[in-house]
Amino acid sequence: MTEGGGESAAGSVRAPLGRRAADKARTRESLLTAARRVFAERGYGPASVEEIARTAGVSVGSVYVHFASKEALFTALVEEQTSADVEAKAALVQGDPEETFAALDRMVGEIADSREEALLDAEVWLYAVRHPEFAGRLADHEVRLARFATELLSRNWDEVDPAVRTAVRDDEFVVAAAALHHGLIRLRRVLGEDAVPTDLFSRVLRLLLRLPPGGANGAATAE
Amino acid sequence: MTEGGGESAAGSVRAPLGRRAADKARTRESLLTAARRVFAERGYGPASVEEIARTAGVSVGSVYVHFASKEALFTALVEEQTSADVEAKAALVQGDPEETFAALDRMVGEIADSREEALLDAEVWLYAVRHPEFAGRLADHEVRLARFATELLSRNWDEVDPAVRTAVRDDEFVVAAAALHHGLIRLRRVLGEDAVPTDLFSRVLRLLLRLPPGGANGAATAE
DNA sequence: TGTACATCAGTGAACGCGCGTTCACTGATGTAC
DNA sequence: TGTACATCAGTGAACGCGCGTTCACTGATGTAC
Repeated sequence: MTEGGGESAAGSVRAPLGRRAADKARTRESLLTAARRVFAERGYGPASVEEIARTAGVSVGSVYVHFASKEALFTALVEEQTSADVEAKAALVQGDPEETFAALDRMVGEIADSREEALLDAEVWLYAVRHPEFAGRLADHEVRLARFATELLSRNWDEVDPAVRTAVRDDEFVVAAAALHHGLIRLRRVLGEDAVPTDLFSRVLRLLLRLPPGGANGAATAE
Repeated sequence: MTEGGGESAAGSVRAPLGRRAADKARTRESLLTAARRVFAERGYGPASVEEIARTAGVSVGSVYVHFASKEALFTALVEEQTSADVEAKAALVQGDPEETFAALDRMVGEIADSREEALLDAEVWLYAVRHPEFAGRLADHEVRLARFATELLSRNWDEVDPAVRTAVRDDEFVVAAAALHHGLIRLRRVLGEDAVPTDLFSRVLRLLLRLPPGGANGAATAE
């Protein structure tokens, strides 16, 4: 954290300041990365602290230097994951509409095709439903995403076909789109890539908004 | 199972035949019911055989009279659940289109609002993704449902607006609808009932198919 | 119907095992002079 | 720069505990005569 640095530099020594602090931060990152892998693969309950420590290349005791408990490690992981998620999605979606559709399709594909992300996603949802005191945080995240998407959509909402606007509100549209997103990821894992092509997401969205099918750069189908 | 019955009835004794077999079957059912509750609430890993037995009102040892292991109990449960599920959905959807839309909305609401069903759903998905040898069974189930829905849809697929038919095939439409279904259930648990009304499902479907908004009997919104 | 024996669903204490967490200890890094 | 001491990230054996599974036993139900 405290990266400041007034100190007489010592020639060959690489670390400019706080070698100990830098090492500690690196260990913490290793633990979070390992935790993501192990929690995803085994699930929260069956994941063992020993396996997480081994995957990170440290001893069990070290885990407790950084996190108060297995549960604290899990919630810290989710915290990092969700805040990174909002930023990533916001960045993806900033371009023109055609770019945005393509980016959304890529997102569906990447999450569904990454065991780790897809599993952790479901694991976090389950944990939230089972731990009401934690559910609020996931809801906040989901709400923040939805609000962001709604704002984006509402810029052009007036131009959308009136038949659509009378059937659903803009915020409802966003919820439906998010549901479709989650559902496609889930089904793609079960039914396979062929039955659930990633560009189905944008094709259905366009259909819903009564926009013409994707242009040259948008539809990035396989082959 | 074997309910046949050539036997000299014995006055006050209620059971007509196979008292022992009937008791055994009842215990098995109790165990499956308890297992559904406990697996849903705790998750497969953390669920304890002892808690399942206690919930069913029997001893731990009894579980092993009926099932070879905790895992066998779980897969038996899923097997029963999925076959019952196909039948239930098939029955719900047999009526005229208006009835069908209303029934689908009710299904979204019921599953999402039942902790047990929503949790078990996610738990089964996770188990399937983590156990490839089991994934096939869930895929079969999902495929059977999709094929059934596709068949139902294709009866009237020719009457659907051409703009829709050129954008997605009928089986792709079914996948999108199933994804929306799963996604809405998931989001309803996180965002709450108000943000995710159950009739959003049929409203979006109608919008997608370019059908007019629901009739008098269809849209069963709260209040 | 009555009696003697066989079957088997259900019991619960006992088992070996892996878990999350603790804690006395180590040694590299940081600080004071 | 050099020395003595303080700090603290990291170690790993040890702990108490709850788990899935087993098994000798019980007693109600089923069967043979």
